[in-house]
Amino acid sequence: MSFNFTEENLYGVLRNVFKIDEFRGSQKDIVIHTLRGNHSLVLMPTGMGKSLCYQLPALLFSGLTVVISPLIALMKDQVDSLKKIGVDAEFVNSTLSKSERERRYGNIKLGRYKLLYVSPERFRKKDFLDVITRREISFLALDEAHCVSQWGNDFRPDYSRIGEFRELLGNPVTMALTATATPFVRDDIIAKTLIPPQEIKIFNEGICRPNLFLSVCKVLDEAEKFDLIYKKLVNCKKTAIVYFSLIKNLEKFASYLDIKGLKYSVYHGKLSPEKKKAVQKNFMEMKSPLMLATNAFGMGIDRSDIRLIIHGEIPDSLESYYQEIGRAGRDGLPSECTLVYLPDDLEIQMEFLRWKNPDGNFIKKSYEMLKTLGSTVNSFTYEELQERLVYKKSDDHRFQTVLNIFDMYGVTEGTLERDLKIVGELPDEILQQEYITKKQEFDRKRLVEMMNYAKSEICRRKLIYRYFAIDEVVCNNCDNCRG
DNA sequence: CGTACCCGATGTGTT
Repeated sequence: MSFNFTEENLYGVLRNVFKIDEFRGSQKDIVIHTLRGNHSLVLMPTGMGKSLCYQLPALLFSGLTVVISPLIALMKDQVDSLKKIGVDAEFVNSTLSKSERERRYGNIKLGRYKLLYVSPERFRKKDFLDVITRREISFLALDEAHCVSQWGNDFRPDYSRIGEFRELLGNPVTMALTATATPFVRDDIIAKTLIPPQEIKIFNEGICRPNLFLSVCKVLDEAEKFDLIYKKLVNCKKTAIVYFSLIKNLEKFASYLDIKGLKYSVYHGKLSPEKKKAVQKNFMEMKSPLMLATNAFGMGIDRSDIRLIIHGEIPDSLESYYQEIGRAGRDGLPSECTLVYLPDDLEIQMEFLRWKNPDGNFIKKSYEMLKTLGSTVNSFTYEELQERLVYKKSDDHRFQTVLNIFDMYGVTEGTLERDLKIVGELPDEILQQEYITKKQEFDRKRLVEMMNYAKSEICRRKLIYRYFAIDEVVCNNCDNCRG
């Protein structure tokens, strides 16, 4: 669906609503492309005005714009800032009471809202589908689109169903937006929208970050690791994040800092929503904060003066790594990103890899168990069922992966401990060793790329740029280039 | 392992 608009319309909205005089970069091209009824994938670094690319067209389209967003906190931030400039935007998510939720559904039915923010999981709700399918949907924005590829495979299966949801909305004009996407992730995002690739234009604003100094420090044991990180933190004295893969190790390092008498904050997914909110707010406002975090800490952090990002453990891929260090130095000033590499840590990642990829026998065993239990399955907890399958109850999360696979392939419906039931046969595809090894190989390759980065004696930036298919190779800002 | 959504139960840490 196309829309008649003029330059005056564009600049009118830009100035009157957003209070901005001029477009930046390719914002204007993207907006016009969209208003002419075309699909796009927008790759743009955070802080370059990505949101405007979909928010402006949303105001000019006649119907409703649905924005799919991964986090409740992000929905709230966006809606708050839109409301502040007088835009009729709203979200629906699990933070609402039943009555408030129904009130908003009522408003949708009445034709209110220009933008509506929801998570992909919202499309599972019949009440939501009832009201949303009756509205004219002009436009679909897929924010943080890398989540489709990153989380859609087993962690948040509904992210794999974006294409279906788009069809339910009547195949509206669509824009996917993200800051980090390798060529593979781009293809994956496009594939999952179910839009023919030739109909999607990619706007690549580049993700070069020449101001980040990249380095790797190899250590031989944990004591050396902690001492080294501590030394760097003391020298830095500015805003810094230290990432860990395991909450357990994060806490260990926290105790070490207690002894040293260095103050810090902690952020990971096991904290209560209230706590998370408080910690994040504190980080945004404090003058010189130090954050110890897992990968839960990242999206929605818009501090531009983060000067140091240290990885205390090796991430699972170069992709995760680049995404996490991308939070440093958004103001363009020199900032440092150090990977502290302990060869033993690689074993931890290898173990995770095994859990992420259960073999055919395990999948079959899980299916048989669910079938045998029948309707009584929901009287058991996840842990109890897991225990039946793995004998060694702790530290084996293959069953969770299997449940997600079942859900994705329509083998089961509903949720465990509530209304889980088998509704289909076990497709051969997921049992075939070929499929399983292919996925495992894929994950292993990612880890190897990360390892190569850690061990490399050639330019670090070159390796990353090659991975993301970025052309520029000028560096002179990594440990290997500086010698 | 670590990443989050959902919702209605019950009880708890916050505004």
